[in-house]
Amino acid sequence: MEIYKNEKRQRYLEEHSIAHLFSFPVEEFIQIHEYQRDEWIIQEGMRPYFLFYVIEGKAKIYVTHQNGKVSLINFINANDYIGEMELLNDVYYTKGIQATTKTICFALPIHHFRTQLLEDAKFLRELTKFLSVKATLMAEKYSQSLAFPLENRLADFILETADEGVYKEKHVTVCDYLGVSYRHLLHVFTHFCDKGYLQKKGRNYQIKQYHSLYELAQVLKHK
Amino acid sequence: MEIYKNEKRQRYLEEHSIAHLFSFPVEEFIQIHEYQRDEWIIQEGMRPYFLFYVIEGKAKIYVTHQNGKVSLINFINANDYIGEMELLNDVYYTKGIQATTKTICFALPIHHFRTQLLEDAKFLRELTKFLSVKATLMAEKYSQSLAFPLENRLADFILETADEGVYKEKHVTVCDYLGVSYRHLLHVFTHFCDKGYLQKKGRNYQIKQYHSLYELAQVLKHK
DNA sequence: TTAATAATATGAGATATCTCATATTATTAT
DNA sequence: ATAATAATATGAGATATCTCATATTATTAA
Repeated sequence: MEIYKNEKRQRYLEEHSIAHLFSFPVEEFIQIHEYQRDEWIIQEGMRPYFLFYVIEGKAKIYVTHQNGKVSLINFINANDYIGEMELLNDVYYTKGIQATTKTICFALPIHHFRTQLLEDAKFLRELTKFLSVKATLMAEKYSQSLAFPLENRLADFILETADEGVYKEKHVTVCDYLGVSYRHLLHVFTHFCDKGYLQKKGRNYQIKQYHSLYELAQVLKHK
Repeated sequence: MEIYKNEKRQRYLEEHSIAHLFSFPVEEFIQIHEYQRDEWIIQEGMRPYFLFYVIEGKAKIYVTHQNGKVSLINFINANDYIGEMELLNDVYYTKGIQATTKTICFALPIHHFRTQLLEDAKFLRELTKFLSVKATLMAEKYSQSLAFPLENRLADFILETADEGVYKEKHVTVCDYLGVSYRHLLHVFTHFCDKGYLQKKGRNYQIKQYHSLYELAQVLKHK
């Protein structure tokens, strides 16, 4: 992890205005952290010292269960908060956050600002919206995971993440995300290829029948 | 649905102070609604006119999927908000909310207060905490549902809801909540009885081996 | 460059869970 | 009180998903 100083720090502060996030001056105390790919921004089970706001990059939220299974709970992108649960709740089991790509965040020391933040309507309004979206997405994913087999959820995921008609995600990540075994994920990929929905290109998959995948994914959506 | 007026309304306002929820006077505009058991407080797909705050009773959040499956997403209890998603988000698929018991709520007309509420730090702070807990619970349920079979999740649910050692929930509700078929739920109940963890008493189940259920449930929890 | 590690791949057999059919028993409405 | 509806109950067979074993191929570190 690298902390930006001086000109570099200044440049980021200027280029990514945070005026819409806080109604009191925080610039002086804000740090700018850069995490490398695969580096842990927060370690599972350890309370973070900072409230983060992601300005560049992608990360993943992980939790490890007692039986050793690992769930990839969600992806984090630019303009997401990290560590807000620990800011708000005194008791909270901290989940692990790992950078997927190089990730740059604003980092605000919690102990120094907690009281002020909890009285700042501007900050709270943004955070509330963020949390409401987060809670909604979680509820949606939850109910979908219970109501539909992998076939539908994978079709949706392929369409969401494909880049110019080509799906390139890593299987190991995706089976943690969709909560199925590696073996079963591969079964369904094979099935999609057999049906002609996808065609394997090395380690990637080319979408051949967009509409078939779309139909499978559509079943997840509301009326 | 009944709207309390005059003395009855006044009594509820006095007995359930809302001073900690808002920093501006709302009493004049607050309605008090009483819903009967099984009545819909919000209908799925229809935007509500009110932000509700539950003061008595219990309710359930439902969503219906395209394939006809119904998910019971969560339970709502006293001191929970209802309709906060619609207050915060312009586009939102409204889930259905049904009273499980007689339920009494404060009801604040959204259109009249939206702007003020979104600038009220006291209100936002409470709501933020509520949402953070909600998002956390959803994430937890989600990851658990993917990582563990019904056996573990049911053991946890039995211990959570049993009343003096007796489990009394309705199977039809529980299979929507735990996201499994009625048939499978019954299989696992039979299994628990065969193992001697539970004993059937009419339509209820008496817990016979608390520690066995506890062990199964414990697997869900973090280290 | 080589060894170690991570990711992909596939088979075989087990288990968790679902669908559908059909009864029986409560509960609710007429 | 009777009929209609909701909830409980159980069997049989199908399918979705898991575990484990074992290879092969990339990627990373020594």
